[in-house]
Amino acid sequence: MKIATFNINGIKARINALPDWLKEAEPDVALLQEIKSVDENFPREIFEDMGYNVETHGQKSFNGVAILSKLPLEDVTRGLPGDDEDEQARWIEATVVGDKAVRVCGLYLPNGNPAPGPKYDYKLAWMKRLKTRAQQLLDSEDIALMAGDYNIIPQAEDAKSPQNWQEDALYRPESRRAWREILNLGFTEAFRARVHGPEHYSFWDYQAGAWDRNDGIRIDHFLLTPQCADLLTDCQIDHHIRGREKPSDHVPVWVELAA
DNA sequence: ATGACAATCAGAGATTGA
Repeated sequence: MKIATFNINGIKARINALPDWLKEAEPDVALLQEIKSVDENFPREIFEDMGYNVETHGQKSFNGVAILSKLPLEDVTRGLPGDDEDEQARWIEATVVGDKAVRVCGLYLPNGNPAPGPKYDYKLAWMKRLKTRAQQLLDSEDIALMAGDYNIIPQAEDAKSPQNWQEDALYRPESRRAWREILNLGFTEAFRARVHGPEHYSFWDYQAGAWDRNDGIRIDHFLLTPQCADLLTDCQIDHHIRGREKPSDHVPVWVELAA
């Protein structure tokens, strides 16, 4: 089972690039972030015609997450538990029924800039709620993963120019500590389980020729429960997608599971 | 020091992103 995550930065803007990538990469499941669309306006027929089941959790203008799956989806839930006041669409879960059942959680973690400030407080509070849900997934002993745009640069090697990110919400010590708190509950970070060393990025800013200079950061991640990590056979970043016509500023990242 | 660049909503330019 091939499962991908892709922050598409707007479904309307990616109406060609997303189907093109799906046809090439042929993921069984695609977790999408920043669809920037309400559920009613998501062009689900395009993906249904390609054989995907479509589940969305959208909102107007900003945020929004979705799951595309060629396999049946069960028990879909929307919204990260822990704050009934939170109206930002950043979390969706479903069980993918393949040879084995895999619980997949798609997430769009808050950016948090400027830091410090209320947006940064929201980011850290959201990560605390994420930790609670993460522990539940571990306790279930299910084959499960949480994947998406974490807006976290885990280590210096995950940025071309880490010195430029010292004060940024994506790299501040409190952000990385909160990330490690979740990781250290017992998750496997799929990409680093398979690939070591610098210059592996999943985001390049549109500005200042960042892609041409390979001035990127790695902020799109997969966290696997132990039962899921047992099944991991591959994890790669489709970095070439960033060089295409009208690209997102993020590229897809995917795992292959023996499930 | 600032802006660059892109997307959205709206129908110009503010807001958001990372």
